[in-house]
Amino acid sequence: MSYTRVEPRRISDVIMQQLESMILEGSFKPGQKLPPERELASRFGVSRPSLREAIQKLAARGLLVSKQGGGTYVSEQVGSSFSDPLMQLLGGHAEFHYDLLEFRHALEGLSAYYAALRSTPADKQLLQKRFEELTATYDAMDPVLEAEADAAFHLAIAEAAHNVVLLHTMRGLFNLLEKSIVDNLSSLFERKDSRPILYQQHKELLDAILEGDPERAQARSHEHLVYVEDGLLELSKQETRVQRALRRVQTAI
Amino acid sequence: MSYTRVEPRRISDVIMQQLESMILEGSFKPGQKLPPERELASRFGVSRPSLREAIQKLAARGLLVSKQGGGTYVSEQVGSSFSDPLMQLLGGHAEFHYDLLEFRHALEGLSAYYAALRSTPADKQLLQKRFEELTATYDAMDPVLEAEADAAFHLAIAEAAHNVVLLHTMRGLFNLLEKSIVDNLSSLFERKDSRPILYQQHKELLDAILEGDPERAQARSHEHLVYVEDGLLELSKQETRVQRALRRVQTAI
DNA sequence: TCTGTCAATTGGTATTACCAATTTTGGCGA
DNA sequence: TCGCCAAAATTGGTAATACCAATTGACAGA
Repeated sequence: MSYTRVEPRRISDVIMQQLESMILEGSFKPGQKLPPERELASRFGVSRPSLREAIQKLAARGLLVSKQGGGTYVSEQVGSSFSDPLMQLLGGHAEFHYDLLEFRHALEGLSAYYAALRSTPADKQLLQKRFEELTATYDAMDPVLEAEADAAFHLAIAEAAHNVVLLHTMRGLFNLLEKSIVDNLSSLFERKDSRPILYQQHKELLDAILEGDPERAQARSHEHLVYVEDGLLELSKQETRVQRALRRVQTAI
Repeated sequence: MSYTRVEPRRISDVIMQQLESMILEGSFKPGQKLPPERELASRFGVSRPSLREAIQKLAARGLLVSKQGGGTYVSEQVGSSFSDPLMQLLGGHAEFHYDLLEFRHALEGLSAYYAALRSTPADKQLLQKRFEELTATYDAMDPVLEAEADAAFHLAIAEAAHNVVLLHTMRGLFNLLEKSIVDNLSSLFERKDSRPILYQQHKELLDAILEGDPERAQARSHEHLVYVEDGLLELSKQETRVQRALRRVQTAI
């Protein structure tokens, strides 16, 4: 019979963990402003110094950013599987871009599958809302607005998948892909038939999720991404990959 | 001539950096007790709350450890560094462990699929090598060694998939899951039939990749992960997800 | 010499006040 | 009507003070 030492729980650590959970599960999103310290302290039922200690801890770990007089924000880097220097360095290469799109394609299918399997009534409500916001941008002819609404719709799907790792990875992807999505939409605007097709594809994807059909949702996601990716690719991919693989083996052995 | 914005220096950050320097240069050694907060605050000429903020920041980063009534010590493991806030965050929250495993499961299937589709002769050579290294650890009865060889085999699959984003994400996952894989292998050792099954599963996965059969590779990957994950899960997952989703909508709308 | 109690020390929490930086609002002038 | 500026409000940063909670050390008694 062995005894376990019981570690006393500090208020600041308890609050830190709760804030972490809220960030992870999406209650506070990257870039979002937190309520003011005085209000947060009141909500948690603790003193402001204790609340400050929790915030300082999270700031020291790069999760939060505080600006005097301006508020406290969730760091933009939280979805940062893709924020380290190596990835940023590779970001300028076209072949990396293809890998990114391919990876996104796989994750979107996964998101759609799980969203169809798991979405709650609240998720479905939010998906409807984001779909309406997206289609409302079609009249504006503004690629930036439409890209934002597009990302919001797809991230709502990722949220409805109920896997926080997947969600945050998707967020990181969208951050990285932000500029190319805008560019992509600009060129799609030049194709006169694009918006009815995009509308139809988004609608079918949404319907498959709302009707709880995972395989159909994944298939619709696949079709949509194939359409969006069409025309973006310019590399002879196979030979580039062989060259890279050979390079790697030489290094490792 | 361009001007650079001057960032105001917080007292707590200045002190944090000075304490860091003292630790790094050896004035305070790992395990050593720091002077009491009140005395440190007096020596630095600041208030105790500011001094506490600096200490809490260093504690959050693992450099210091505080014990109520007992003092503040330099951590014994000062060398620990972290690069990825998201992964660090996930590591402290057992409630998301299942999400992590599920995500890994999906990425392993994806890796196996693409590896079967794309592996070069050099890739296949490396996969054979890693497989042999893995099976060579079966006699050693050492979970740490086996976990490393297991990770190396699976990462060789991710490399053979030829998608750098996928590979990088898998690396991050393996770093995070390192301890739980070791624990998992420890408990698998207690099952007398486990190694022949693991050997068989790894062999079938390898064969599917070498023979260029993507669907079979993905299916073998799935079976392997189901076996490995079996017994690791203790949460009632569905209700936890619903609660979190409801909280999100309330915050956002 | 060992054990128990008490005092001192030290980290943790709270309240209050005030300073510093940023944001918002309202008024005035062009 | 719009833009600019000043003042007010808001919000993070710092400090002082008080007190609580946990640990440590010292001393006395058995």
